[in-house]
Amino acid sequence: MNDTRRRRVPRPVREQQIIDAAIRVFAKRGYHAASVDEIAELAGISKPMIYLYLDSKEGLFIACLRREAARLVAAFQDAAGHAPSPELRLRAGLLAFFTFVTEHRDSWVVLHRQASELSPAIAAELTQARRAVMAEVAGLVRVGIVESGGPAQAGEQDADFVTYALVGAADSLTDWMAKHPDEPPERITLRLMNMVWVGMRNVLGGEVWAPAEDG
Amino acid sequence: MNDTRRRRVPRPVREQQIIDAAIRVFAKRGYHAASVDEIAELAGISKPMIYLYLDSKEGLFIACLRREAARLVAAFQDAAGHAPSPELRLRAGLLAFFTFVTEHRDSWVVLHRQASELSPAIAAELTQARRAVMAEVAGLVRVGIVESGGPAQAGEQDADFVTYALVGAADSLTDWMAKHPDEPPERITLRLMNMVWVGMRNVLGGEVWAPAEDG
DNA sequence: CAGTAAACTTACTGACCAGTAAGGTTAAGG
DNA sequence: CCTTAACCTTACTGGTCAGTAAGTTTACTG
Repeated sequence: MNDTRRRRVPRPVREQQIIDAAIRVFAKRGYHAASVDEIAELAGISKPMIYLYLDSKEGLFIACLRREAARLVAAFQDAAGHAPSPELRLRAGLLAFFTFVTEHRDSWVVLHRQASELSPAIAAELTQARRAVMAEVAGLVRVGIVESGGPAQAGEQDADFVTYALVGAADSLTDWMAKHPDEPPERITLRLMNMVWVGMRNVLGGEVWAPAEDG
Repeated sequence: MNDTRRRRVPRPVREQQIIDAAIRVFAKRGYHAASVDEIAELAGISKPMIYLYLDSKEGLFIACLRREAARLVAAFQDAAGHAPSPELRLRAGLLAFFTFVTEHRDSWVVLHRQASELSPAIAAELTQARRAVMAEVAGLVRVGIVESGGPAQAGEQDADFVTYALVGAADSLTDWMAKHPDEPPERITLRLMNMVWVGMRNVLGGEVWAPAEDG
């Protein structure tokens, strides 16, 4: 039992431990219902340390957001960066996303829109993180549209629309994953690509869904 | 000025006024940050009335949830109930949804997943409402799959998947709407149908998106 | 083995807020 | 007009919790 119960840990390490604990508590209770005391206890530390290192409850939450958002965006970019075509990049990015959510469920819960009841500073942080992801996706979609023969300039608004739909779908499929724990991220990714990419190509290619007026 | 500042309003009317005010405050602040005092003030009434009529803060929130969820589900069902084909029913339902969100933005914000930090009773209520909508959509999707020539039994899990993706997309497009206030619900509905329904048909019809290995 | 700075603690306070006790006021029916 | 019940209020309490003051302990450094 050398340093398993190590007291007196250097600041950078403690900060990460505090953030680890905070993510678990914020995920479980939500921002307002979470108490700093509970986070301190889970981190195995006393409350003033949190205020010394992270300033305030809001500062602590922002630190959680920043760290996990950076991790998620990095996972997406690393995965998407190396594939040769936009389709494959999107596939790789989505796979990285679903894998991240599987492996860091609490982080995802914290990132996943608690925005409504938060202070402007926090809301801005969340918006920032979401925008980064959306921009990434939108870029791929836009290129995909152009390469699929879509109009280069009309793609602007259309790409944005598709991106919102796609991100929202991925978002929601997160819940579907929880109901089907044995379904691997790969299969989910493939299914979603099937739905969205094929549909998108058809839409941009002019194959329009018509109301098919009854008669 | 007959009864514009009517005092002494009968209970059922007051209850609705209280719920109206509560929805606005809950939407603005979120459940925990909202104070009953503020709701009471906005409703033009004193706090004990809320406790007399709605029992508790939680009871008040549940009342909001129930009323607005019922309205949303009703709008969806009324719209979807009369069209002849599943495609048209889904189209009508989505249109009703986007219209509802446009016209009752606060209600939508309240319904729109604050579930994480809520008591079990409230979370159950929200889950209930969401399940009702999902079941409605899933039914349409399932019929649509079968009518599009998909496998009758394999449709079970697939329909669920498509439903999650579709609901999530609609959900997220809600934010897109906020960025494009001049875009009418009709166009949004059409675009989404284009993306999802066409894509879904292709998936079920065996037209699979292939990774298209590079070379 | 000092001296010192970083790491850490106990024990508080002040504000906010859900919920309530105790009673005041007006409409509606006799 | 008088009763009664529905409607409504002022003024409080008790608990929770973010944030802090003041001091203690351990590890590193010369």
